[in-house]
Amino acid sequence: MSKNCNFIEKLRETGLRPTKQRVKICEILFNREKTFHFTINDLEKKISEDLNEKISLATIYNTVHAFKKKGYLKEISINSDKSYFDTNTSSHHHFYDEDTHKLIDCNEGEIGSINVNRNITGKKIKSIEVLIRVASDNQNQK
Amino acid sequence: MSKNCNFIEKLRETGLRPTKQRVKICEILFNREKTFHFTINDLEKKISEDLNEKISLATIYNTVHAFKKKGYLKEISINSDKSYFDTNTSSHHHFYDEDTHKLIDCNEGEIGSINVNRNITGKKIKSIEVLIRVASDNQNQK
DNA sequence: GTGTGTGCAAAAGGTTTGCAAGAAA
DNA sequence: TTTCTTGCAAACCTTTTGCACACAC
Repeated sequence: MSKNCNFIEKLRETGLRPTKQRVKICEILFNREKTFHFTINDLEKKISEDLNEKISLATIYNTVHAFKKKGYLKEISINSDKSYFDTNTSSHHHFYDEDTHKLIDCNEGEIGSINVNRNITGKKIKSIEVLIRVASDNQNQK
Repeated sequence: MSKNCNFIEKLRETGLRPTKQRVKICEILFNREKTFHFTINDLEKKISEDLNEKISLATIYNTVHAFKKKGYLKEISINSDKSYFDTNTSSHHHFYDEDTHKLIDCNEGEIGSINVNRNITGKKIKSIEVLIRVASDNQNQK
């Protein structure tokens, strides 16, 4: 979903009713220059900072899952603590800063293409995800 | 930790008291030909199948974390549902079968080496993890 | 009016914690 | 005897669910 678009139209086009909550979440997620990496908790905080009224947690989960299903968001596997989402839905990889727990997008060319020399019989590759964990130089390995 | 070794000695060497529970878990995890990929739940089931007595869940968590800390196990990020562990602690990548929820090790050479053309200032690369999600050919994308 | 979406609270599922009892050193 | 480990139950945190009410069409 591109920025500065008419979210009401966009939502309707993909079969999602443009409710107040969904439009508001769209604005927070997609009205920005850079990619947004977030957990549900991050998003909840952002919503209550930006808005006077609050949006129920259940609705936030519903909306994020609906957006993921429609392809507006991508989920990223980092650990089993919580789910991370990414507003950049193009195929790309990530650095994960273990000190700050923040994600950094890899731009194209920063990671060479991945050669997979193996087939799993009867299975098709759905995605290839690369996660590069980084941490402060002068810190012991976790 | 290699298979068929004296677990009591090995544990002691790394500063872990060789309790009955830890030795038993070692036997289940490391006395095998192939790599073992498991969740805590898998391990718990395996323990209660193999043993007459049971080992408390808290102890299983304790032990798995202790083993991970000592480098006997590796944790693999797949999703936020639960943690997956791997008895193969060498640097390698994985296929994840979305139909069966099973992991498959990539052998050396099956995935070309990963070129990272970017530095994060003040940060050092701790690990590079590649996860290839696969699913049945004739199944809709999840 | 009909079908969806929202919000609350409760429940679920995986994981962690506190603490008393037990085992290893 | 001292220190570490175990086991249980309770607590925790993220996520999901059930249901009544409200909103979009």
